[in-house]
Amino acid sequence: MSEFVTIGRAAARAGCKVQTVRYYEQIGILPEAVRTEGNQRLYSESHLQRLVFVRHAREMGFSLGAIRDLLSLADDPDHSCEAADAIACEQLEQVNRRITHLRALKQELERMVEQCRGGVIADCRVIEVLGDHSKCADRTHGARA
Amino acid sequence: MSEFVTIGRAAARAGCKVQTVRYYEQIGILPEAVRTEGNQRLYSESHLQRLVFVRHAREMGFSLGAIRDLLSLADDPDHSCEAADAIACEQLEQVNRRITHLRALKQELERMVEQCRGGVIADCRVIEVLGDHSKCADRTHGARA
DNA sequence: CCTTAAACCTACAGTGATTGTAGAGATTAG
DNA sequence: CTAATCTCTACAATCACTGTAGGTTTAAGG
Repeated sequence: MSEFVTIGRAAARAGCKVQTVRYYEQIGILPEAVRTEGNQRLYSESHLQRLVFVRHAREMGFSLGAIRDLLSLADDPDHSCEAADAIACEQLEQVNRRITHLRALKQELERMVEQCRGGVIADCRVIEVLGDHSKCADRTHGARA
Repeated sequence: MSEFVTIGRAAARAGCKVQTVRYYEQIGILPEAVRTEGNQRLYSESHLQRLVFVRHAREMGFSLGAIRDLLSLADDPDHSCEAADAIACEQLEQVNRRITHLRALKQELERMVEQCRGGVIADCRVIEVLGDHSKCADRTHGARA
């Protein structure tokens, strides 16, 4: 009852493009797939699981490098959880940094857009603010992101 | 009092690498710079302003395409402000979308990390959650493996 | 004036993570 | 059997830089 599927179905199930799956194989993130007589790739359930893992991790923002590490950890079930935890923590911190950064941007953009209501370019806050750092909200303040 | 500066100083003032400045010239974001007898680029104050504008906009997350548009708008001071406003609004929306996305990630990562305290890979929530969509936040108010 | 170090020049390759293309062959439904 | 769809390889393109090699120019010190 080996339920092998073609690359198209595998990609569909993982929510990515066919090329992406081939790319993962190419860079060694996925092992080489079995082939049909006609040289087409076939994916087993465990292949699919690995692919889903990768896609899910990508959606969570993990880099392929981090995913590679996670996979090699996952392949050793007796290993301590510590390293996987560390990778996830690092990812979480990165996400927090990005959120902080984006919130600052959001404020600045809101200010820009708010002050630019009609008028001509010569008086445009958007252009003006972008051209002059000193017109930024409070850039010399938080200092960290 | 033509205060021309070399590319190194220009880059330093804009907070980017020398190569980046040359790259901007190459793709037409910045006009070609004047050269010394020895073929080295020199930047005037207006050049510098444009470069600072570009870098600031990049820091705000605008794509080079959007920046190109903003620049051509900025070059026409009598033009209506509308288009610049629209670009900034689109950017603001993008930032909002990203923040929303990142907040969801943050939650999921926090859950993963929280539940993975010590133990071995075989029981690791990080690995487990990444390998199984059904264990994601929105469905797992009571689920366990 | 000469030397040395730093900064600059061009041209091109590499990054990350895909995505797109061309031109062929395989598979499946009608 | 045929037509449509899918898959194959191999390679180029994307975005916004960044790095490298190998050479030239410039500023400073002796």
